[in-house]
Parts: sequence; structure tokens; C-alpha cells
Amino acid sequence: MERAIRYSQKRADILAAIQGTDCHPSAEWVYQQLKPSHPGLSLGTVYRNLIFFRQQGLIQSVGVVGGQERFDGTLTPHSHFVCDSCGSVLDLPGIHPDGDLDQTVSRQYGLSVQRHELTFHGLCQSCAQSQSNQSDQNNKEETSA
Amino acid sequence: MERAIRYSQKRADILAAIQGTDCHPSAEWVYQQLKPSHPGLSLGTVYRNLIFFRQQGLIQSVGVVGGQERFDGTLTPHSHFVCDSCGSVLDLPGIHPDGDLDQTVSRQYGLSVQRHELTFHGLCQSCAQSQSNQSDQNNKEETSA
DNA sequence: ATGACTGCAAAGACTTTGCATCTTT
DNA sequence: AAAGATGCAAAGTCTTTGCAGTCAT
Repeated sequence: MERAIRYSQKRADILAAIQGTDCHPSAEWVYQQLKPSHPGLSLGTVYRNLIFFRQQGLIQSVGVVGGQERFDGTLTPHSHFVCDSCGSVLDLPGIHPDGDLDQTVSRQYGLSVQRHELTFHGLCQSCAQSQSNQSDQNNKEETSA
Repeated sequence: MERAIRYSQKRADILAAIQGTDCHPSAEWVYQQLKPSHPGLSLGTVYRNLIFFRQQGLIQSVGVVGGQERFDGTLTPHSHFVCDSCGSVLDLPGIHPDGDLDQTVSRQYGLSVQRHELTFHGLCQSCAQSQSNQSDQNNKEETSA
């Protein structure tokens, strides 16, 4: 017998929160986002629904950034950029390897490849800027010392 | 003043353990591996050295698999395969995107890209096999019931 | 001797889970 | 009414950290 699925208002709103942002939220972010409209919301419920949505294929995980798992409501193929300074995650819509790559790797290595992730790391625009300001200031202090 | 670095035997052995395996070990794995030869080893020391080696650029992180961070002593460009069933991590030496890709993304999106990771997911050979055996058995049970 | 490294254990952070209660169907 | 979903809080995992003692230079 199939297990029935009930769409509570909270469940729907948790999914909508993920799908309605491009910040690749963590469980905590979703919880804080919905707390005003759902005062009785529990963090455990958010976690349980994230697991549920991922099992249903409605969202995917972007991986763990700074100790927290981050999620993505966009399912079309795309890559990600992770800022190693502030932890922000950006979509890179145009960037993705060939669709045949999974099959190529499967054959070449005798594996059953189902998907791949291409993730870039570095500094986002604002972190790169503040870091260069920082080093400007350090240089100034060094030379004036 | 530069901070002096002292190479204790434990530190050297922790690094050697990582560099001497292709299993992409976790902190716990390194700890269990070295415990026989270093009975007084502490897990905290392993963690501290992993952080140290990564800062020194001697190892890199493969990311978090099944809740545990996994490390890699191989620094040449290559991709990884993660088995979503057993959590094993494999190197894919031949597979890696163009070297220019980081620069392309930097320009296209106004970011300061420093590196990228290409990671494949699916089932390793042995997990794919046992899973197909499992479903064979399930089919048998269903049809005979 | 100095300062870096380590062991130990406590603390921290994130996530999962058991159970009673509430909701959806 | 039945079964799924939730709240709450405890527990579980992995990792970090403070402090006192040890070790390399």
C-alpha cells in the first residue's frame, strides 16, 4: 500500500520559501523566514520537510557550506559558485558540462553515475572588494610604519 | 614575525596516512588508522592537523559525505565520484573541465573564482550490484506471493 | 628555555528522533 | 476515525576549543 501524503499549509509554505528565493537556503534560514507567519513552527518540522522534498525530487542539496546543508529549488542543470568568505551561494545558469558526461564516466570507470555537480569556489564580488580594501590598508600601515 | 612550525612525529604520520591512501579519509579514519602505532593519539589532534594541512595547501577537502568531511592528499586536478549508498569516494584522474573555466566564470559573472570541483554521484560497482540483487529478490518475492 | 604541539574533556553546532498531540482526508 | 504531520525536547554526530602538560628546536 502506498503511503498517503498530506499537504499541510506549513509543508506548502516551506516548499514555497525554498522555491521563492535564490539564496540556496539552509534549514535555519527557512525556519527564520517562516517564523513570523507561522509562530508555532518547529525547526524539526523544517528538517523533516527538507528530507521529504529531497526524496520527492522537489529540491536538491547544494552540499554543506560552513557546516550547514544548503538547498536549491531550481532543478534545471546549472552550476554553483560558493563564496569561501561569506558562504553565499550563486547559480551559474550558463555553466554546465556536457549532458553525456555522466554516461562517459559510467562507462569509463564501471560506475552507475546518476548526476554530477560542478561547483566553483572563490570570493564573491563584495568579499573580493572588501578583502582588497583590507590589504590596501595593511600595505598602507606597513609602509607607514 | 613568522610563526615557527614544528614537525612532530605524530604530525608527520598523520600527513603520511592521508597521502598513503586513496580512500579520501575522514578524521575518524585517520584516527583509527594511527591509533595502534600511536596509542596516545587524540582525535582533537587529528582535527587540528587536518586544518593545519589544509591551510598549508598540503591536502584538500573533498566535501562532506554522510556527515563527515573527507580529505584528499592528491593535489593534481581530477574529479571525484561519491557513492550515495556506501559513501566511498573515488578519484577520476582523466576527468576534469578546461583549465580556463575558472577564468571564464570569473569574467562572465564578475567573481573571483579560485578553483572548482566536479563531483559525480551514483552507485559504485559493488553497491550497484548488490542493489540489483536486492531488487531481483524483491521481484521474486512479489511474483511468488 | 621558549613556544609549538598534544591529550583530555567540555562545549558547540547542526541534525535527527521519540512521543504525545494536532490535522488532513 | 485513521493515518500522516507537527511541536517539543532530548539525544546523536561531528567538530572545535580551553587548559595544562609535553615535546621539538
